[in-house]
Order: sequence, then structure tokens, then C-alpha cells
Amino acid sequence: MGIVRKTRSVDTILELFEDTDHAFSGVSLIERLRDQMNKTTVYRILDRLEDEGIIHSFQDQKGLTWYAKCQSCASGQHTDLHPHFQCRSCGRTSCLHVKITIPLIRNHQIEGAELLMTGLCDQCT
Amino acid sequence: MGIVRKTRSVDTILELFEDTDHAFSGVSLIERLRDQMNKTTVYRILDRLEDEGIIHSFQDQKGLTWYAKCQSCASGQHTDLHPHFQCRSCGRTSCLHVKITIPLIRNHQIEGAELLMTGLCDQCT
DNA sequence: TTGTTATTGCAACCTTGTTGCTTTAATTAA
DNA sequence: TTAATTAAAGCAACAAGGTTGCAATAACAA
Ligand SMILES: [Mn+2]
Ligand SMILES: [Mn+2]
Ligand SMILES: [Zn+2]
Ligand SMILES: [Zn+2]
Repeated sequence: MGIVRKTRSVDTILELFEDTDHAFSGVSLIERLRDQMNKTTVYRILDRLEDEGIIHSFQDQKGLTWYAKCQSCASGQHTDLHPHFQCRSCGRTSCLHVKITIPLIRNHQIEGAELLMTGLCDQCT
Repeated sequence: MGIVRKTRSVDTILELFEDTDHAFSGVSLIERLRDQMNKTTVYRILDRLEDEGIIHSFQDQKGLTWYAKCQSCASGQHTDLHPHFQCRSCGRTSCLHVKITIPLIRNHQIEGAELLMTGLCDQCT
């Protein structure tokens, strides 16, 4: 929809997401980019990138928002259904590229699903 | 662990959860009980009931906390793994008593999982 | 270059939830 | 029954995450 200009700030954020299934929390991005841009800017860029289908967001069990790169989504169309994993020890959070089965629920029209798995990552086991 | 006294406030909240798979958001409880108790009290009672394995909590896609009755959990032991559903039209949110399959992830030790399904409920279809 | 429009910075604000501390109510001991 | 004990409740202040309005700036197109 709206044109997303490739500004210095946008590039900085896009680089972080490049070639990784690692997710970043909004809070961690604000901290990390503190010297380079305002927190309002961070959130607004994340919003735009999500609108464009370049990244997607999800919530963790504390209610924090996390962002990660999309693999195959388009503008306004987030279609890549996959679970996320958060390590309770190191906090690392990432996309899992596995198929998940969503149960059918009688009389309900299911449109989306978010699965968050928690435990220990390979580093922390 | 800690003794949970059955006070008027606790009873009031417990009654809401009785015999239903309907979930309540913290915010909605505070609003609903505004004339009967302080919001700090609401949150503290919810915490205690969750510690005791009487209710459980989960997050929705906006990061709000929801609470619902447990079916078979014990003090300090939330073992009832099931998905939740939130209607995008009316906002009603509830526990789904269906089995879900959590994928195995190589090198990861999975300890928990939360599945939130969204769509339209029977009333809103 | 200049004009147009998207993007950014900043301060102020909002919502959800938490904390410290005093007061009140429930339970237990006498 | 009354007094002592301790959990629970009320209140105000605070904190974290996130949003909004508006003026200033940077991209882009003409
Ligand atoms: Mn993902
Ligand atoms: Mn439930
Ligand atoms: Zn880890
Ligand atoms: Zn509905």
C-alpha cells in the first residue's frame, strides 16, 4: 500500500533481520539502536515492515512483542504459519520452520493460530 | 504453599470462573469488579488462584492477560495443556478442550507450549 | 534546484500491571 | 468471647511497553 522509503534507519533495522530466524523484541531493538534512532522510529519502522509482509510479530508469555523475518509473505498477507520457540534460560527466541497441525473446532471459523513453545535451546540444554 | 483465605473478594472472583471455559481478561475483571474491589486486589487474587492451580493465564495477540478455570491442575503444577480461542469479532476468549500435538524440535528441550487460535466464534460466524 | 510528501525526533500521554505501606478482616490462641 | 496474629485489601505512586500529535528533516520527483 504505502510506499516504504529505504532510509538509513530502515536499512539498519533490515540488516538485523537478514538471513536469520532469530527474533528480536521491540525492547531489545530500542536498546540496541538507542544511539541511532528514537524508539518511536523503531516501532514505526517495525509497523511498516510488518504491513509490507517483510517481518512478522508475535507475543511471548510476558506479553512482549517480538519480530522476525518472513519467509514467504506478501504485503498485507501474512501466510507463513509456523511456531516460535523461546528459551527460558537465555531468552533467545526464534522461528521454527516446521509444519503444525491446527485442530478443527466445531462451529468455529479458524483464521489464524500462534504457537509459542518454551523450554531450553541447544545452547542451554 | 501460602494459605489462600476464602474472603468475600476471592469468592466473588471464583464465582465468575465457576463452570465455564470462558476466559476473562485482567482488564475486564477490573472493570467489572470496579465497585467491589481495588484493581490491585483483583490482580493479587488472580495471582494467588493461579499459584494454587485453580486458574491459569495466557496472553492474547495484543499482549493482554486472560484467565480461565483449570480442569485438572494442582498447586504449583499447571499440567493441562490445551489451546485457546479468541473471536476477532466479539472478543470472547475461551479454553478449547482438545488435544494438541507439539512438534519435536531437534536439540531443544520443550517444556511448555501455548496455542492461541483466532477467528470467528459460533455466535459471529 | 525546488516542491512535495514520507519519515524522524521529541515530549507528552496511555494502558496494563506492580510495589510499598497502612488499614482492615479472617483465623487462631487464650 | 476476646485478644493476638497474620493474611488480605485499599490506596497512591510507580514502571514498562507502547502510542500520538506535531514540528523538523530527509527522500524523492519534477
Ligand atoms: Mn516467525
Ligand atoms: Mn485454558
Ligand atoms: Zn537458551
Ligand atoms: Zn464472536
